Amino acid sequence: MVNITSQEYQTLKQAALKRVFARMNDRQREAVLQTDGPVLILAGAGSGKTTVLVNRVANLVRFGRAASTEGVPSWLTEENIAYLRDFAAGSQTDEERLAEIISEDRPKPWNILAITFTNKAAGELKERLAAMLGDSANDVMAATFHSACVRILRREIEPLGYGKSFTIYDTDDSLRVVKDAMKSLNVDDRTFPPKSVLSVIGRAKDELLGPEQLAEGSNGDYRMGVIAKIYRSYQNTLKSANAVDFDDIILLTVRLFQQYPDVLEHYQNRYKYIMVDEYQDTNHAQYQLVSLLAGRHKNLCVVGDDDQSIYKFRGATIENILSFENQFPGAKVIRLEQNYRCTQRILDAANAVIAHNTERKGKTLWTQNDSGEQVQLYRAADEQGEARFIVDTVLKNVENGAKYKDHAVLYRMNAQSNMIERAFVKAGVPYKIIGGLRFFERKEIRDMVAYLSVINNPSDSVRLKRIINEPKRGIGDSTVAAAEQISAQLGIPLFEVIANAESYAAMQKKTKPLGEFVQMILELQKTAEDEPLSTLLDEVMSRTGYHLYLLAQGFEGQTRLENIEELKSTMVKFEEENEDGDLSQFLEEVALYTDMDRTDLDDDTVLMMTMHSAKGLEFPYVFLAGAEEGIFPGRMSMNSPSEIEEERRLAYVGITRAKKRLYLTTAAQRLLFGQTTRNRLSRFVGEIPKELLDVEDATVVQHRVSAYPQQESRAIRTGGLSSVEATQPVAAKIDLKPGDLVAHKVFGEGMVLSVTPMANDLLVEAAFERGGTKKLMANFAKLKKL
DNA sequence: ACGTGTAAGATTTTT
DNA sequence: TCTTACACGT
Repeated sequence: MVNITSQEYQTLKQAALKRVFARMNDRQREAVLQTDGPVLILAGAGSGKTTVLVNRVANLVRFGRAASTEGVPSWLTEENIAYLRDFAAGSQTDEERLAEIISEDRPKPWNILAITFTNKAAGELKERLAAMLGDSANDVMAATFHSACVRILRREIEPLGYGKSFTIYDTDDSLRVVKDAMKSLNVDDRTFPPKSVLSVIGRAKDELLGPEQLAEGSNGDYRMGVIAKIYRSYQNTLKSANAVDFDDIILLTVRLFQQYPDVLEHYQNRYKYIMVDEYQDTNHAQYQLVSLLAGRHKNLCVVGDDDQSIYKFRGATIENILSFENQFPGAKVIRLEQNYRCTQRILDAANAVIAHNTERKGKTLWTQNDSGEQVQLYRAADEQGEARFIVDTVLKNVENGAKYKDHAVLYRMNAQSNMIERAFVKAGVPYKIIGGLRFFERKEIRDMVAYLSVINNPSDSVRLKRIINEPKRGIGDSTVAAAEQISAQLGIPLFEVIANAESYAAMQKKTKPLGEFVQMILELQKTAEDEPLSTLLDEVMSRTGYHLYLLAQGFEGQTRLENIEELKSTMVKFEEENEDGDLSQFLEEVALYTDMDRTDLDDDTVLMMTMHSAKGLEFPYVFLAGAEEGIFPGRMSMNSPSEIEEERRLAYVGITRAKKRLYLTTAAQRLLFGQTTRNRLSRFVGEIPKELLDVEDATVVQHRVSAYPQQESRAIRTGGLSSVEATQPVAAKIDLKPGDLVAHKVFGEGMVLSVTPMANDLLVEAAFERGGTKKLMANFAKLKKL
């Protein structure tokens, strides 16, 4: 027995650990050292939550429960205590040695599971862990929900009636299955748009509901009944194709755990410590999964920010984070409210906006950073002016020493990117667009992946149907339909039917093209066995005629060929990283691949993306384009308070991406979807205190702008159509066009900016001497042409 | 079986 | 405006 009191030892231990994690603030360190039991870390934007996560894992691996245990361990020696004193005082720094002394109940790296949503976040976590822990970091299970579950299912799925080598269908595959199901059930795809059907099915799966439960839960609602039928058929198709969709990956894992307690127990024992990132974005199924896994040891640490929950439309429920303390009694809640990212003003703006939400845990970020400059609000005449402002500002900043990559242009919808992109092209500014038509969703890429899937597994009928006549080779819809019928009747895979076309009367006429196709696939299978993946891809391109098919498409085909070259580089990279990697492994990896994983954020280019895609990123200069009612918040969300709150959270995410400078841009009129619209300034801008804003209105004659800034911002707010009366006296037509000068009794002289015919009158937008820009009905307001 | 025209429709999307 | 889906004609 050594000569030290328990309390003294405790104090020393804590002091030593404080030294090890000296770089963190108190709250962060508390989160890192809280090893036992359920923990909810409410981590505001830019509060260093990844750092916390990484250090938390490091602490577990190196010190185990040292921070939580009480009492003096029996093995402790006087020498140990002396070292501990020295370490706590700062005269010793060997953390390895410290760990040998104070560590208790150290979990093995593979006892720790860290779940993220994106591959990118998982990769980042692994990288930072490796930097901190060295090789043992490789054994920490850092994975996305989906890849973690796939790994479990590959081993355990058989009791659920699937084969271990199941395929993963993406949204496009799933949509095809839904369409097929609807066709065979004779459901009209106008009253039931396949996309929304698929989304209802997905939502049901998020709630762990099967087709029957979906039907029951809908209380005889006709539409739900129909969708439930489609769901059942959809699920049957998937199962007989031995395929799962993204939602199944989670759902089936939960089912597995619920139905096979021994399997669950195995994984509960394996993952003694579980951490979940972006917890505000989890859905019900993911919550179930996590609580099942953590059910035994209860060491569950979730990190999230209810204010950044922006994926409700994908089934994420903010409830998970709001009621964590009820679901996991005794949970420790730690708030990380110090922001290390933004300037004071930007943070003030963000706080002011999000304060308008009611459904939140409530927290206020603060920072020690400089106050920084004002948030700039720029109002352009139209979307082109908006784009020009963005480009000019980027160029100006670059002239002053900033990099292109310090800039990000964020918008609500991808459709907004077009104009801005053009302006960048025109100015020769390097830029990159993330999202939109994503790489793996491009037709040519999906076609190639489909070919590879069929080569890998000819029973993959969904992919087979995709490419059987692509490029055209004389196997039309009717032939495929006939083959499908035979396949369904005999219960054999579609590929088997066409491979034996000569044995079926209905196939007789098409034996030649079918035979050639089958022969080609068989030969490509040989190539797949003997040659590297990139060679296989080349062979597929030439043998299938796809190469020629693209060459014939001119310029468009050229870019597609380039995309396929990029797919080839992905393959080469895969083969470099996985020495014994084969085709099926490549396909598996590709199934869970996304665009973000491929984009190199290090290139010096301006980045353009939606605000959703920007979550988790940060940039010195950020533009939020289209800060207008109807765009942001989007038109679709304007009727529902809860959806407005979600939009507001998105605004919060957008604003907090900016480190140094934030620009909000709007356009007095904008061409979107082929229609010119005029939108009022976004309410979110109105929620930012005026003193934080620097307003510039380019729709008003220049010298007025600086003279009456308050008036200009009032003018912005009075814009919009709401005040225009519906019926108007029919009066003499006046003919106006943009550029004309007009006179108004109250506002004085003004210049016409735009004219829109409306209800026997003209809606005129004009910039006046007094009162700034107004929208008026020409006759009703008795405008005179000068 | 395939190409052409027209009409409708169009948030956000980590996997 | 731009894309995608289907109806029609060859």
